[in-house]
Amino acid sequence: MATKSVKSTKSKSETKVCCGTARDIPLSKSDAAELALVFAALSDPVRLRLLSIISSAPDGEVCACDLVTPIGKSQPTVSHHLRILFEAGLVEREKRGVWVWYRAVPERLDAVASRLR
Amino acid sequence: MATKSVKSTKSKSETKVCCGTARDIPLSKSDAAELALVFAALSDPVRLRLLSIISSAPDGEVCACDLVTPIGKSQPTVSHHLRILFEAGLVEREKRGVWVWYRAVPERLDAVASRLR
DNA sequence: TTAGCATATCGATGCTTGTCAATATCGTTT
DNA sequence: AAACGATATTGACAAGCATCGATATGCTAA
Repeated sequence: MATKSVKSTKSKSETKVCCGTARDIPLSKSDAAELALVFAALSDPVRLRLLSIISSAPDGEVCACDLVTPIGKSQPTVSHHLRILFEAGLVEREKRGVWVWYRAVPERLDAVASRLR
Repeated sequence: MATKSVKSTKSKSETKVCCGTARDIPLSKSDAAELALVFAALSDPVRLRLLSIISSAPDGEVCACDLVTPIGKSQPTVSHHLRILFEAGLVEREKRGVWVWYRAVPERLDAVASRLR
């Protein structure tokens, strides 16, 4: 255990536990586990590129069939990654006929970004 | 291949390739790989809690010796996770005598957060 | 109904990763 | 010098993951 030289600055940590600006309150184990799942979904280059392509689509949505070729992986692999992005809440999907269209969920991205301060 | 019903909205994508606001330009493979490394560092609950504890420290720094007990993992495991956070540029460390003090790197966190839009 | 295409799921495989015990490294103190 | 404590590294193992081929599901057109 290391003890700070002097500085016993009674910083009672002005954290309002409820309904206030809960600043600098360490993550609980369950919160950390939940957050880690989202970051895990973002921790793969293929998924980041998928998300990037989908986010930058002129119409805000992309057909899954248009993702396989630019990604350069097999169709099952792309489908697998899209599934992970979907389950992490980072994209939403809509089936129209034979095709499935994917859209980004910017609120989700903002929420994650704000957790990084 | 799916083709949009109508909507051939000549959106030439006002992306300035150089020196402008490079909006909605899909990530390159190398950029995606680099970003994925940072997210991988954030994709573990233990590392998120470490980062949280360090970030919320009153003095902005925490001795490694004060991290083992609250995390509840073995000392080598905690050391391993701190190493990954360090190599991702998320924390910096300073050795003082026998102890090693860890600080968060908020600029790095901001940079990552901004990549999420 | 049958054929054909888009997408998802399954099963297998090789690689990565989280974890710990044991050990090494390096200050400090006696 | 030797002993001790803090931290990092090593080696090993189990669990998880990315990937693909093969297959299943489901929609549409003939």
